[in-house]
Amino acid sequence: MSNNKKFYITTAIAYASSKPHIGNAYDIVLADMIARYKKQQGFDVFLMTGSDEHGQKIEEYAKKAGISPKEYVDNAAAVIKDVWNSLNTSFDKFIRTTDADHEKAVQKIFTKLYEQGDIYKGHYEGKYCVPCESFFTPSQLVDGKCPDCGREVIDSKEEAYFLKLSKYQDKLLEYYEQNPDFIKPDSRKNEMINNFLKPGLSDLCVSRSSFTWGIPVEFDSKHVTYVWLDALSNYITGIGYNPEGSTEQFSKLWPADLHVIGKDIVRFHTIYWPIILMALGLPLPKQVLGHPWVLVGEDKMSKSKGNVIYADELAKRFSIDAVRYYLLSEIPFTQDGTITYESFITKFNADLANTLGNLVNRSIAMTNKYFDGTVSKGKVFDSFDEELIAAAKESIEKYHSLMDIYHNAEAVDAVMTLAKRCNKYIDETAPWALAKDESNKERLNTVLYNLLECIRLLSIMLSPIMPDSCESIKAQICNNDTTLEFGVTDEFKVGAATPLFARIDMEKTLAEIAEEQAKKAAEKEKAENVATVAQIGIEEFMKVELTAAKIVDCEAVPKAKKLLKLTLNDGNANRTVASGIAKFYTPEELKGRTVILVSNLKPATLCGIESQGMILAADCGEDVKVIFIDDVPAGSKIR
RNA sequence: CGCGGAGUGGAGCAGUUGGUAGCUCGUCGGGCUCAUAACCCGAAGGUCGUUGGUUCAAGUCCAGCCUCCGCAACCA
Repeated sequence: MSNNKKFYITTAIAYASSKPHIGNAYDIVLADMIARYKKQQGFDVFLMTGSDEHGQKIEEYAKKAGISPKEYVDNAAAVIKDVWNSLNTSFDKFIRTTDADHEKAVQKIFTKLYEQGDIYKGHYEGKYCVPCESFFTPSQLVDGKCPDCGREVIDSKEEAYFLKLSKYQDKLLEYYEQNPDFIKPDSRKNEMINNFLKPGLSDLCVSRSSFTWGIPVEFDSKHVTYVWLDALSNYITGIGYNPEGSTEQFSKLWPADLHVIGKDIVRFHTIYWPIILMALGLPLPKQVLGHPWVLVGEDKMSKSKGNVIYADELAKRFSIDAVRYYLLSEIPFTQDGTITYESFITKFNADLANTLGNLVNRSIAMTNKYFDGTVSKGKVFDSFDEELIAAAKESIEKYHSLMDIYHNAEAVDAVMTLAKRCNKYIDETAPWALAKDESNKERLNTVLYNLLECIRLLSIMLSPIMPDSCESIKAQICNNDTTLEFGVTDEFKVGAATPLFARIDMEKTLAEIAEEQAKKAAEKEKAENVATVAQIGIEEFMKVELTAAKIVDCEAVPKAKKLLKLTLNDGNANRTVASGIAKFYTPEELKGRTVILVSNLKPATLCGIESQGMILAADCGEDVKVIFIDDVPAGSKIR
């Protein structure tokens, strides 16, 4: 094959539990952009992504859905792949942790580490509450009793396998020092060192026996491999690693040049993963890039908040490249970025439609209008040209230096600066004025040539970000030369000018989206009412004892953001109830008021307070409203 | 005193080793007509969270404080 230098890049594998939202998709889009850029640089690139398909959660989801875990993940993996494809990502391999060769390799890895003493059999030791089926650490216990139900706990042990992390701690720190670029951005590296390495690592539990949907431990069938050993290994098993003999592909590609991951899993990739590799005697990845999150407005995306934006749906509405462009130009390098429909449309109109699209369109239109589509390398220069060419040079230089360190948003900015400079150049040279006098023909030719040459450069630089649109630009200017240097083209023979990005009508589109969302929400509610919420009989309901209770005292719980400690009089006695309404009410507002108390709820401990019941409140979107019944005497039963 | 991140013109962000505060969107005024009601120019708008300190000089370093956001704990 080629003699080019290889570049092996991976994304985090997506958990196969639900459809990935745009934040999850950022990972693959970013990695795809880097892959395309590296390809352009002449690297032999291999991009791997995939899905993480084991674990208790998936076992539970499958059970709920009434299908086997395998069926469940088959569906989920297909959905993930579809979303990735809908974003035009060019991955070379999609690994699934349920792939037979992955499972086999993980088993061998586990066995190897066990045999050489890096994994040992130990046990989870702790206090166990039998009815709750849960382990607790001594610090979690309340008065020596189960924090959940208040019952007695017993000493118990559960067998488990552990990976010796402490053994490799110093070696890992050394690696950090010798490879200062191992973790990017730097702030995350400091976090790792200060929070985890310096205090000392405790050994990592790498097996579970409480569920079965996982890769069985070869020599001990009661246990399955726990998530990190299984999931992280994908980076090597996916290219053919096996302790008993790896493929040629593996020796060619490993170590990975870059792991692209979200900031939330930096710890696993920069501590656990390197240690696993050291234990296996393999070289460590060259770099880990922990990118920030994409937030919707101010919030983290979550289904329960109902603010999820899906990348594929966005792409369907606005085009793939619009989504890619937004993600790659708007999300900062170190801080979380935000997405809203408003900001999306604004960015699209300003950058893509107005600045870039219109530039291409007007330049080609003029070339057709004044020269029947053909212009040749310029001869008549003036200072405007020099400035333009200097701007092009600067743009290319900045582009490279920024893309090389994955500061893509700033790189895009450097490119768009050139596009703006071109628009200014049109204004400076006023081709329409030149066209009025035949004697300016040579000059006009030069102006248009300069513009088209810059557009050619723009299309090359932007192609890792917007592959399709850049192909379209290249097709319109009928030029495929990828030399990133001004002036290499001798002649342009352009085609017809067709708009690249149609402007979006903000108001109209937002209204459409709002309407669709309302419709969806209504449907969802309907479905939930009918299907999801199980009906209960009157006898079930009558088990719940509701009592009017007066709030005699109320105070905030220190250390807890959401909790208020209420002292309630239920007609007979006072009791303490903790309620998660601190964000919505101040203690003063509540004192003296009467509320509905669930009086026969079994006590629970929250932040060290024993809560003897709960009070009723309504969820009103983001807001919570406690139900007040001030004219009912305390102690009255409610039914 | 659990750990960490952030506070820069109306909004979103840049500000590398300290040396006259920038960019995009928005607003206002002007220009142009090749083009997707696009493009170009100009203007208004910031005591860079707050208080002290180091320095000839601090958004940039140090300390305290305030506010927001993650994680941990927690919505009975």
